[in-house]
Amino acid sequence: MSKITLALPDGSALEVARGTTGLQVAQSLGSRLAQAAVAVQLNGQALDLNRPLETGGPFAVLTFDDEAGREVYWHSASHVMAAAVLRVFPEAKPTIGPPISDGFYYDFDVYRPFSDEDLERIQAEMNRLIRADLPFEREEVSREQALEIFADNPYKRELIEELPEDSAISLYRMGDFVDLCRGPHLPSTGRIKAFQLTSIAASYWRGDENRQSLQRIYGTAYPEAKMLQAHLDRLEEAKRRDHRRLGRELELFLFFEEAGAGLPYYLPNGAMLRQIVCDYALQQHLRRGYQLLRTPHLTRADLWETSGHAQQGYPMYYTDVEGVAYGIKPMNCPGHILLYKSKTRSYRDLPLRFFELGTVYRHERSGVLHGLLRVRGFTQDDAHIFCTPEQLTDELVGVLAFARDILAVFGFSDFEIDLSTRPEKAMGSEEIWERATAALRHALEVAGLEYHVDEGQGAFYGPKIDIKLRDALGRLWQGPTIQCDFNLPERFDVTYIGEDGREHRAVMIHRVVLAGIERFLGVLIEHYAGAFPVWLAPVQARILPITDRTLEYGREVHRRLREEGFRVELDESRGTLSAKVRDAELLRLPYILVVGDREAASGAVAVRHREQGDLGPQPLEAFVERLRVESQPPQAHP
RNA sequence: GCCGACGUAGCUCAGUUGGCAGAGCAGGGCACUUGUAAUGCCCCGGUCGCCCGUUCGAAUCGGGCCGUCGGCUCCA
Repeated sequence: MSKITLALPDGSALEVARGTTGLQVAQSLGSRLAQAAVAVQLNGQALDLNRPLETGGPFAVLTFDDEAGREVYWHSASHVMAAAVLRVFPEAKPTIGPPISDGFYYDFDVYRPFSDEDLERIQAEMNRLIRADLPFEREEVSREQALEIFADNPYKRELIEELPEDSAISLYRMGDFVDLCRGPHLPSTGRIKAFQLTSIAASYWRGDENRQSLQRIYGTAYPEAKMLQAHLDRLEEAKRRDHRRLGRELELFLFFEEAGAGLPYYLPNGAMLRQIVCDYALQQHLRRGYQLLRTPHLTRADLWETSGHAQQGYPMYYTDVEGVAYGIKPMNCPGHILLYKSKTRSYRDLPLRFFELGTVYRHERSGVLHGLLRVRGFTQDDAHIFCTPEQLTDELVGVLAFARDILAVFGFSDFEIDLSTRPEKAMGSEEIWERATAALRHALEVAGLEYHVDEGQGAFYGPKIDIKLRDALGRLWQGPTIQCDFNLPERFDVTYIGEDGREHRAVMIHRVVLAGIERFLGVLIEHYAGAFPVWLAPVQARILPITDRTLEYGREVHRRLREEGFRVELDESRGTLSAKVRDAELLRLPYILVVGDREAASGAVAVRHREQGDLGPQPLEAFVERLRVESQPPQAHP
């Protein structure tokens, strides 16, 4: 019998007989590992546990702790769900059902939308399938056989027809359910210990809105009930800190049906928070050599012809002014370009960094609006850097460092970075794109940042770097975007006079750090769950006089703190101290200052800290000092 | 924009075999003058999202629109 050699993750080598199954190898490595195993990986390819190993190579046992292992687990769960759906809706046509970041879904073509009651019936069927502990069985068939098996499912047939001519087509059978599937799968349905169908939604076949509308069911599954519970708790926590809910509870912002969708109105607390963020952003930009600009919201529509936005069908708003077409700006770039071009620029002037807290409006489709995270009117901390081609890389490196520093100040230090390359609908030559992409790549490498290449996802005018922020709950949010642009400088004829006395084409970088201020606030609210650090808190302290006797002293404290520039409130309401403390706690204020007869007599305040609770009385001036220190933003490394 | 669900007081939500619209919290008044997460009593508050239709009669049934939510798609 011939042998094969497996290279294990710990660096050791294991020799086994050819045809040994992955499960047997796992058992030889340890019974606990074998129990936890969901599949194995050989030469980078995931295989069923009962699949005989035919070749040697790098080998690993996959468990639920591995991303690839979770995918196998969730993919199997999606098959179980599809099987259950077919039992409840025999005429439903399954399409695709992949694992996703925290579970799985399956899309069906079905004659009517699923309801919540359907979900319960499907879950009950799933439980039956799991209790029956049905094995997943792999078989390989010819294209003709596959087309025959899925004769009544045009979706599967479409997928089969797209598979390469010579490839073996694999099917997985589980009870009387057969699905076209590359695999691998769990050995049997009984391995799914805890699952939950989480929601019903609509989708389109292949994500194309012109094709068949499908019904999607989302679910998740875990090998232990307590892991499922932890996941459901996370969802609950996410709901609890949803910025739309906190926006109302903390009186930050509102939307009005009568005023229009996607247009936020800020209440005093929200407007203050927004201002603090904007002031900080401006100050940081000035420190890094940016110059402040201001451009109008409305411009002649011609400008958007020159920029190419109009031809691209960019979703902007147009209006008519005395017979002349105007557009509300969806971007700040053309305005910055006009100001750049307002005089002849020398190479000595470059790089020129123009910054604006620029408010833009875009006609986002009604279905995509989402609280502050997706709105129709928003303000960007937008800047355009005009530089020479030689300066490009240094500027990009500087922007990356800037972004990282600023985000750290707001409590974000975990990122995922995408480099997006040329999309199909692109302007400019391949060569120009190549150059820009190479510069971004180089900047990322110089900055020592890990990134992932997102082919074809660039803007129509240039490639870009997208930085996604991971928040306190581990969720990712769109953050800074850095775009290289060789196209607008051409279209607007943006030049500088070089050392040689001749005119040269300038290079342009578009970049936002906080990106949309609205979106950033939404993310910030969820990240901090509304409990903002002192430097950001719209109200830093609330003063609670215990009785009318100390109201006047409370006013004195209020006046004193306000004079120092602190954001403080005085609670003049009547009622018990407990009730006032509760009101203030619900607003997640960093400090509550209780003033009663004892404090009034000694010029003190009794300090209650949001996290640490009652800190006892201290002299007012001591508290002023404390607040002065804590009101400073954390230091960014300049 | 598309698919589905939803829209009742400022907020959270009850309320239909079609027959005068409810609660808690919030708000106002009064009493209480209180030491760290809800003092008590009383009161105010609703074109039941908007428009059209069906009906003797519509919060309830039908249609259209607006908005919100979950997705698709898109995106800062």
